[in-house]
Amino acid sequence: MVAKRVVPKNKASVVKNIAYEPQVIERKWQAKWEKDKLYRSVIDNSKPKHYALTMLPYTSGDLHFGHWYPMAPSDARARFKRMNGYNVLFPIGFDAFGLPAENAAIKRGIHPKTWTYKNIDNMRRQLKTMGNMFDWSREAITADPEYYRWTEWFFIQLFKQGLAYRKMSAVDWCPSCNTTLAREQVVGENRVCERCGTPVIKKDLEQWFFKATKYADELLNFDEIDWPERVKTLQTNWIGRSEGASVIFKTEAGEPIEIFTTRPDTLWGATFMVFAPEHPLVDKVTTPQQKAAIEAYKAQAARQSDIERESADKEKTGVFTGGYAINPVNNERIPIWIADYVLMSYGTGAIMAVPAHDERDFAFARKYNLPIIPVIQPVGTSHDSPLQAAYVGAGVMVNSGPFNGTRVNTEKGRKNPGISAVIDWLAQQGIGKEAVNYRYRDWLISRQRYWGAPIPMIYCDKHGWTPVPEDQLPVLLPDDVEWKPTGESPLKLHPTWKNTTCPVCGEHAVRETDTMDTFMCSSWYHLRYLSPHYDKAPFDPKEYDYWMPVDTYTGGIEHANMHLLYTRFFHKALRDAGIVEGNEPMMQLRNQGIILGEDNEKMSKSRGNVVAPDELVGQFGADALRTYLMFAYRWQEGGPWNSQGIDGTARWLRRVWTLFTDHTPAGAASDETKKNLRRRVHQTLKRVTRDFENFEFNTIISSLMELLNEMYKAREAGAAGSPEWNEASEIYLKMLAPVAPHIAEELWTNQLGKTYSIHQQSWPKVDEDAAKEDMIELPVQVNGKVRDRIVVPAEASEDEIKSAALASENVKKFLEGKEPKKIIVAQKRLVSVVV
RNA sequence: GCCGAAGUGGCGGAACAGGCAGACGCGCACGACUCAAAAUCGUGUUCCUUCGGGAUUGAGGGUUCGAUUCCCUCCUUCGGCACCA
Repeated sequence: MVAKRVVPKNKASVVKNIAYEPQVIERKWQAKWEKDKLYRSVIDNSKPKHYALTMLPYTSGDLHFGHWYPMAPSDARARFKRMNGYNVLFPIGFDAFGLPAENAAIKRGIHPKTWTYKNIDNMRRQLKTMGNMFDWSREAITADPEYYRWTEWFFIQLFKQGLAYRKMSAVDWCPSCNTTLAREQVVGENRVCERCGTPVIKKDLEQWFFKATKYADELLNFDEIDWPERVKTLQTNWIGRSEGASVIFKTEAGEPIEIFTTRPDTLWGATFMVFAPEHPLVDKVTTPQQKAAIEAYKAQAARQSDIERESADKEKTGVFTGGYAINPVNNERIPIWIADYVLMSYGTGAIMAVPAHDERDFAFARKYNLPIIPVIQPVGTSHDSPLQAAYVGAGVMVNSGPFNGTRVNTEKGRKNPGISAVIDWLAQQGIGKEAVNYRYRDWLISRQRYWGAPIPMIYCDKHGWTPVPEDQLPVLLPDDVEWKPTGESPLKLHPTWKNTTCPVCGEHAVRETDTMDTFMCSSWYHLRYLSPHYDKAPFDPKEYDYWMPVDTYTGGIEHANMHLLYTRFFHKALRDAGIVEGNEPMMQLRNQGIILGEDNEKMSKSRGNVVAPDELVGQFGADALRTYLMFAYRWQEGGPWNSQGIDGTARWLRRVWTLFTDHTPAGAASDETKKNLRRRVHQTLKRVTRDFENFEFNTIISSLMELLNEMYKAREAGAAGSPEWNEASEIYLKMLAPVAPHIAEELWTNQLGKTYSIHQQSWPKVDEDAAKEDMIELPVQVNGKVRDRIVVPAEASEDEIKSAALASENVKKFLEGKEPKKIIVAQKRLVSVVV
């Protein structure tokens, strides 16, 4: 039908057939917006602010779907917020330090700085093709000295707060990246490097740590932030808080040993102790007779990889030390063993073993013939037959001195009456106290690499570690460095760089040659965006006061236990140092899913299933790609790419173009047609507004597609040229503007002839009256099956609806003459007749 | 093993107070236009059917006049943690 309208072969039809050439209009508007500084965000106290942040890209050199998918919809929402009266800040920058730059240097002899900044130039160009409302004047690059000067400064502030310290310990080491890693950066059951996938090994090294565990409890509190449950769960599990008691056991060798247990109620059943093989007390408690066996076991445990050691189904092994401890609750003499199922890295590295009520201890006791004494008896049982398995359920305490008869349930910590009572008693007796243990570890920050922010510390033989004086920051990375994958920091091999003087005594001293984990750089980038060139502090307080905190943060969930946890810790540490305010940096978080290849596998060059956004932009335009990414998936889920799917949104945008460029003469539509059009427009506006708030981009696009179809029909019915038509056109383009900013601007400014720019217009207001239906169609069910539909006025009473329903021929037929028992009119949405 | 998320046509998905299952789009089929193709436009498209209707939201059960939606049991997929004392 529409085609017919275009058919008349007069001159008008030639004029109206302007081709939609996205590449032309997109470039044109991007240039104009930039020239007009349309997206420059300036403090304006007359408006509410909205800080929309999307995770900054790493400078890999090429912009892929992993960037487009989170960024384009985030941009649409930022634009929506802006049209809704907010002064919006939507900044961008580059996470520019890191290993790939150094690898490029090793492999191809390109300086990491050259490689990185060349990549940034390309990515900046690619980012601009997206048409986002980024405020480029606030661009921050973490590898710029004016940026990392403050990364170093923050390190010093944390050091001054007692939150940065050095410790010798067995740390995770990636043999491919040749550096240590934080615990979070070792992933999966094979314990591989998060960056390169190589299995990590343990090394005993002295490294810098941040005391993140100080904030463990606070990090478990999400009351102030609107973050997805998934992320909160991941972080909660990662921190791994467990409640119980710490108890001190004396050893016959003299040194007391503290253990942590979540089951103090089973203390009377502790029949032996187990130390981790690496435990420092092992040598003290070992008797001369057992020494050889113990040494052999220790050596074997040290040889084994963590994966071998930590696999749960492995049969438990251990060796008796010959030494004994005294169970403080009943003064029983219990043997001390070592076994590799006890880990030095959790708790105190030693446990009390209660074989009757712990599966691991049970297996161990069985194997080595150690006594098993039940101290929790299931209620209603009394038999004394030997346990066939550890009993971990509820019951009554037995063989437990003063606590015999005390009830124990399956709750943890203080919620369990048995545990609670024993904790109080231990404290009273002075042999133990309530304790909380975490799986969470302090953040290992040292990296044995060149391309990172130097750790601004100086070591002097006399004065130990001292921070570089703040007026000497930044400690600049030297350019003339040799990159060799030696496992030593390249800065260490530099002939002169590390030599300096001690800030305390002025004598010769050396710089720290390790650099910082790049997650340190990204822990505060949202603050640097506020004033990227400010040189008196990491950020301009005026900008901070206006823009912070981040209102909406978007990015991938893969960083739940890394960046998203680090940045929360960092904020709290800065708060305690008096640098920032509030308890949380980012108030609302939303995670997008992942776009997979067409084969439903992760996109990767080796699989050959990579789709390049650049090519799609060349073929369909940025608007079509943006809208397809919003339309095709639940944004928070993602899914496989479908190369034909983008035709759908490209077609839709062409139809939009056709409708707005085809100057149909005014017709004589009926009042009803016009009223219906207006109703659909306002109903759509209502839905689109709601969906923008909720990050439901797919239904925004489908609503706009539906409305376009309605507009085509209304035009056929002669609505063009009417006030209702003009209102529909305006509202349509305004709703389109956030999702497809270029075509909306072109049609608004050059076709409708409205005031430039559409992106500075206000979001339209819903006219609730116009959105209301006059007549409503209700399905009528008889015994739960839809048998007919009736049309009644929207304001019809329940009784009127009931009689209309019963009057229906089809309903009568299915009633088969029987009297209805009940007629339910449900919220004016459905009539249910029950026989 | 523990914790979390999710299962709806050939495909992506919609249904936002428990109330018409399958909106919107992809694909497909047929038709119009064309010498032809592309583009565009139109019609149809969950399955079965004796054309009355029946079945159907991973499976089974429950609550309800009514369940994709709430409850219970189970299955599958994905993600995280995992000898954590």
